[in-house]
Amino acid sequence: MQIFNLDEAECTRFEHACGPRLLFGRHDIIHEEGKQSDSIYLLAGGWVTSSMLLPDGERQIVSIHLPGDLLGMSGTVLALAAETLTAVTAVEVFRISHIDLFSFYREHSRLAAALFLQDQKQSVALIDRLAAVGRTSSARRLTSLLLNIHDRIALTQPDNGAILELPVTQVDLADALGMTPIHMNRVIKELKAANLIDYSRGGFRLNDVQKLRTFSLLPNRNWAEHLPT
Amino acid sequence: MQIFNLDEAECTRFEHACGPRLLFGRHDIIHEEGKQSDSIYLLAGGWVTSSMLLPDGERQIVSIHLPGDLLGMSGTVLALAAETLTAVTAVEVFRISHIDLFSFYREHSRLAAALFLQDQKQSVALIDRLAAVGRTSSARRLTSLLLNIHDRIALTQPDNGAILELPVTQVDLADALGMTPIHMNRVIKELKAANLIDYSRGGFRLNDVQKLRTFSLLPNRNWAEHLPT
DNA sequence: CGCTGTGTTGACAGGTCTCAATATAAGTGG
DNA sequence: CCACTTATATTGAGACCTGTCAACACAGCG
Repeated sequence: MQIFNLDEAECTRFEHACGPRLLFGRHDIIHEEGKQSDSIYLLAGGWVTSSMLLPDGERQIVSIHLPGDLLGMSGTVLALAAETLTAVTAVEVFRISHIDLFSFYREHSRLAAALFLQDQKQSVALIDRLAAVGRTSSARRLTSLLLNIHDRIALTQPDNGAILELPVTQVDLADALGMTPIHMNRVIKELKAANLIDYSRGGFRLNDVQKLRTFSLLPNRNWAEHLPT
Repeated sequence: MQIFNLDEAECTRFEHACGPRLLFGRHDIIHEEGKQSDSIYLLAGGWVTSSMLLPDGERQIVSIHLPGDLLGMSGTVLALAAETLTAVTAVEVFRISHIDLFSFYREHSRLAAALFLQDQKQSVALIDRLAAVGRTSSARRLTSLLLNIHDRIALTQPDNGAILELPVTQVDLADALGMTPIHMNRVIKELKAANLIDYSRGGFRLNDVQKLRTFSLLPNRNWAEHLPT
């Protein structure tokens, strides 16, 4: 398995340090907020959401994770986990205990740095979504999220074009973007009417990525080269 | 200077690695989004905002930083900085180049880990604010932010009680919480009328922290012990 | 085949925004 | 120290976006 931009020997070390692969099915809870956590996860396959539940029953989806993402990083500094990790599809993860994570810091500094940088990329996505939710209309919010996921997939599957398979419900999208599922449905209809996207259960089609990106008001993020030695 | 939970020798190493202290005045821009960045900053004194500007002129304040915070971390993975760092008061920072940051990974692993954990704490605050902005009313949003800042100050000044000196404008608060300054003003008035807070230019008074916390819908975050091992 | 989750649509209510005006405080230059 | 300018705060009226409530259609699944 290729992990970030590490060389083969480092990947081997990494896999050696990880616990066995864990498998989950759709709707399985990988970890629940409010409970103690002693490990993080590297998502190897499938889709996972991380979400927060509020006392009034509202749910905020914090991130929609794809393979390569690190899960549960906030647990490294919290007594009780802040996020619930839910498998959206069949899922495969590597579990990495906090102990191992910090042993990387002592013994495999490039590995530790690679994990830090991956986590930092996820923070950028969080910043962008905060800006989208805080300062843009519902239609722009959806556009931002679709583009973000599209861009992340494109990093590993550049030929994927404008088809965007998204195994999440409209309720999930609404919970990620701070609106009601009813309004989410109307926004999809509106963007469809403007011929900017197509939608069908489980996926979108982005009809004009450039136009969508301008509309979204958020920039395309270019990652810097990694691991300045 | 005490840095995180490092011992004295580590702090000395750290200060040795840093460039000289930099000073800024109110409204000075420490770093601007869209430009290249080759360093992060440790905020040693004063208040700093990190913000994103959207093409339509809207501004999202991503974080309001207090001493001890790391600034510009997203720049470690980006070709162009995503956030503008603005001094809200007179400010003192330590500049740490990305090169030095990664040399910590190779040579001072505990230092690298400490920086990672501090950054992770700031991510938790971001997650909480996303939940607040996405899923709670404007009055609850303001309450969450005030409590977050209150709690962070209380870590170093436990005797501070309910007085909250906040050298930011209502415009800033509105930009941090995804609303208009006009509505921000109304929310303050509303919470004041409910006798939950007092307000005067430059500061709040939290009249009943417990009641405010329940009202905010967000939990109080307890940090885990650091640096396992 | 019924059940449950998901998607879709309509009418209406409500929170927040926009526009406009004024008040107050802070900053600047004489 | 005062007069002027600018930034910040405050208030009102109306519009608009999004939420709420209700009903129904459709799909997947046991």
